[in-house]
Amino acid sequence: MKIKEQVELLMQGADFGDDTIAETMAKELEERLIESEKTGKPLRVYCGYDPTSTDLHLGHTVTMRKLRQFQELGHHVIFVIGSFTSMIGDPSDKDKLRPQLSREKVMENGQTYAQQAFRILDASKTEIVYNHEWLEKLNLGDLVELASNFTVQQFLARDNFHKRFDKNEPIFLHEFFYAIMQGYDAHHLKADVQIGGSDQLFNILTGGRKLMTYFGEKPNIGIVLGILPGTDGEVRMSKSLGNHIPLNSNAEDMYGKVMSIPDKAMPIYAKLATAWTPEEVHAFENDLAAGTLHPRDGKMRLARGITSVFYSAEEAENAEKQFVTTFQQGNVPDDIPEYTFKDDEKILDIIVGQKMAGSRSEARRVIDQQGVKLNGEVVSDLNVEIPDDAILQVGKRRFLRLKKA
RNA sequence: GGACAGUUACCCAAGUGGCCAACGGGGGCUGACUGUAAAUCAGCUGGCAAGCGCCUUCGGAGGUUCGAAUCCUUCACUGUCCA
Repeated sequence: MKIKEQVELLMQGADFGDDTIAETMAKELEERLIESEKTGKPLRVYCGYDPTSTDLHLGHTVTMRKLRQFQELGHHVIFVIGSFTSMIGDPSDKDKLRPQLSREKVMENGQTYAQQAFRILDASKTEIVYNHEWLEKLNLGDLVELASNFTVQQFLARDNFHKRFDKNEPIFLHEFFYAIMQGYDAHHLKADVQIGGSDQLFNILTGGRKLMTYFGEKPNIGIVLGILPGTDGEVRMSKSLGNHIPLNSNAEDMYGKVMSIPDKAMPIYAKLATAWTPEEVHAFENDLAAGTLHPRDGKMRLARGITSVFYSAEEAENAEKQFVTTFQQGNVPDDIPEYTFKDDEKILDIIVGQKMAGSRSEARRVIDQQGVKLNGEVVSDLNVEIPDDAILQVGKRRFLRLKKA
């Protein structure tokens, strides 16, 4: 692949919020790629993760995909687990402090984090490091020295601090350290490239580049990626907002969840969550805009593309088939759980007992709303005779095969 | 250390003695429609019995009252400010 093409691929999905920075970064990246090719020395590329959760979702994988691209181009990838920094809590994009985690919890989370990351990254080519190993050793004198590179104004210029300052909300001193520590990571790792979400712009540019310059090193190149919106298509994907697509969902679920995103979110998903090349992404966007690609078909292609990042092509194809039968044609899916009911069990008992509804009241409500079907017939009588070998359907997606004991 | 504000259902938020299982919004669920689980529209959204009804919930614990989420006491927590 030509260097120009590499730059385009690696910058795909980047969002600096400022064209000048984007150009500078692309230019520096190009220079460094040329240099790397000449010297035969792979670039050192890193991204830090604060393992505050253990349940990763699609949004977490955006930076991992980027690392993977570097890996495929033969560069050295360093997966930094913020075992120290996450105990501080990153103030990025938060109006409140993050809870501070214990070391044990962080180490534990870090493990599961890395494991899930290897569904995207090549484990044999990934170096995993924990930043407490070097950050813990710094003493107060070191910190003062590092801190003397920064002014309070620089921090206050940052939007998120600025807003809190204006609103009279507390900004704790230790929050300032976060960017400094992240910058020290970059210095310690001798990083050429640092990957992060757009909420990391400040940390990467102000923290990393400034400190590396201070240490007389070439400042690392930041690749700041756009934020993947959740299934609502509006705000960033997050588990607490309930708009996430978990990595540990099965292929069918993942496919279906992608299908549920609004049309307008398709391009950004294509850029950030698929393994498509820049040409493929462009073609996708253009065809959608031109109307030559039907939005539904486009979304199906997208859902398949994303699912196949985590599952085999066959599994993704199968998920698509399931989706078409169940949702587009309204048929009963192939694989449905089976339950053997006893003679004295009423329909309500089965629905609640098999967790197809949260409570008896809820089950009654769904029946009232004509949402319960037995062999395709709407159930209106709570005492219906349940035939042997029947299909019970609650709502659109809950199915159960019933057998008589 | 002091002053003030707050704590309501999954989340946000109204309610300041009875009409409160508690307005409204979000989310979720169901139905209609469609191009999909999108958008839109309609309904539902504490539990049990489904007949009136009963039980649990408004930070915790006490109290006042025929009656409290609403008043009092106390405790806990959260937030802002002052030095």
